[in-house]
Amino acid sequence: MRLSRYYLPLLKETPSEAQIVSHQLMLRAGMVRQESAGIYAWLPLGFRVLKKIEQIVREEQDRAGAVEMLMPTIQSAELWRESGRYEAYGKEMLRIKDRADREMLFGPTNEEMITEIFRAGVRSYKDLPKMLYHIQWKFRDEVRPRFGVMRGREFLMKDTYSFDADQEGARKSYNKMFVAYLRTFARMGLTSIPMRADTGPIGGDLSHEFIVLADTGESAVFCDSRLLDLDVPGADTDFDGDLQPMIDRYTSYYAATEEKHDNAEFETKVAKDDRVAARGIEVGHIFYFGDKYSAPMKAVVTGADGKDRAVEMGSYGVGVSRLVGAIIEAYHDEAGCKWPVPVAPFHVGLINIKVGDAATDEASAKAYAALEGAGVDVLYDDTPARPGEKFARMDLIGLPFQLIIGPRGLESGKVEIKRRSDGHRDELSLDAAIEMLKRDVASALKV
RNA sequence: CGGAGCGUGGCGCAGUCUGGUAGCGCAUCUGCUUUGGGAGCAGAGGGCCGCAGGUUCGAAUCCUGCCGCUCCGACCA
Repeated sequence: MRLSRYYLPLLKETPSEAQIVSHQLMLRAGMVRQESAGIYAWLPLGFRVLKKIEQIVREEQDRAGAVEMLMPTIQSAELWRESGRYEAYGKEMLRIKDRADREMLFGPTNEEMITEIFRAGVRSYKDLPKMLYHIQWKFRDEVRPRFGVMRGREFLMKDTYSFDADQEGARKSYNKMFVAYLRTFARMGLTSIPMRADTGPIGGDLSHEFIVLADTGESAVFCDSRLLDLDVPGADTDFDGDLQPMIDRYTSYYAATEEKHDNAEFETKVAKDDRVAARGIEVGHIFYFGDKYSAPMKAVVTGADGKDRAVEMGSYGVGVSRLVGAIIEAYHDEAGCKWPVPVAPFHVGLINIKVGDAATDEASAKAYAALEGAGVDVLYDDTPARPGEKFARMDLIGLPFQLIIGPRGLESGKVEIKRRSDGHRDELSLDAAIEMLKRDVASALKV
């Protein structure tokens, strides 16, 4: 993409309403624009990050055996009366009426709808297990939206629903999502910690929140520092095999959010030097909730004994839009964002220091074509701006690699690669630079 | 939902107390000079001062109502 054609409205000054660094940087880097309290338009740069995160989430869901679909944002109140949640959900649910005065709502979650869809198509225990998911916008009329996309009212969420014939099966589904989540967040460069958690209004009795540590997180959390060093399950994980040992390894260490925290247990189980009391961002949440919805909504299957039983369900959410903010919280410095390659809006920022100079124009065009041709996403700064401004804005938007081509370097046949993560610079020939970028990007994207 | 505050060119703000022709910085446009870390000089454009009433000779400023937004707390992917 040529910057001259792109829409990238950068802000030099920090908007006063933004309190945390991720929100500030998302506004300054032209990623989002607030349209209403807790409601954001995703500008081109932010949208690219959102899409990359979404795709990683999708790939890991598919790998774990979940099947993608898409449910609507608008739902009928009828469904929610069946489960008994229409009244219970309270003012967080945005209620609307259509022209025939029918009561509708903008979905805050989809347990009811998926249960209705499931029961229409499944009759026998032989059809189980099933895991279905979608990635769709939700609306929760939060009392206090804040921190930009971290607590928006409208947000993009991946929600998966599992259906099993019995508790043992449900446990297996739960474990699959547990592992999938560890992998999902790790691929984005995040160290997530599964913590036993409150089940909240969704209900049930087995639940983990996946937390990313950050000073600006909204949850107070307590855990064993050794959790931070555990290996994440590999891409070769057999999701149909026994995942329980993997889960046990993670859950053997103390980790709890404030609501479930037991200080006596914490101090007994965790050595003093390993105790972590910190703040965290909840990026995922998994629940097993049994027949909470399937029983009232009559989602039943006929068992081997010929009797009908309500299916065992679980639901599993990832805050896709929230992750954009969470990743910035984890990867930034004074100058701006520092995107990990897998979620970066572009991999390489190509800076032509002196547009109009025949040599730099030619070298830049060559690099641009070669990298794009190799599947590397390039944002080519082909604008006539001054070098200082180009450097500053490339740092701000935080692409992992900067390829800097200027007349000074070209005199000796050299271009420069700057790595945004640590500021490391290499001077090398154009051809070598292109090869290096292709290689580095490819290796960073390897799953 | 309780408490606090803010709405003034695209962005950040001053002006409001004490009413009298709307200002600053950044950004934008033009010209010249610059050109490897957010340039300099000269000039220019751009505002129903959130909306609606009221008081007044006169309202960004005072009064009333409404709308929007932010922050702190209790709640949540």
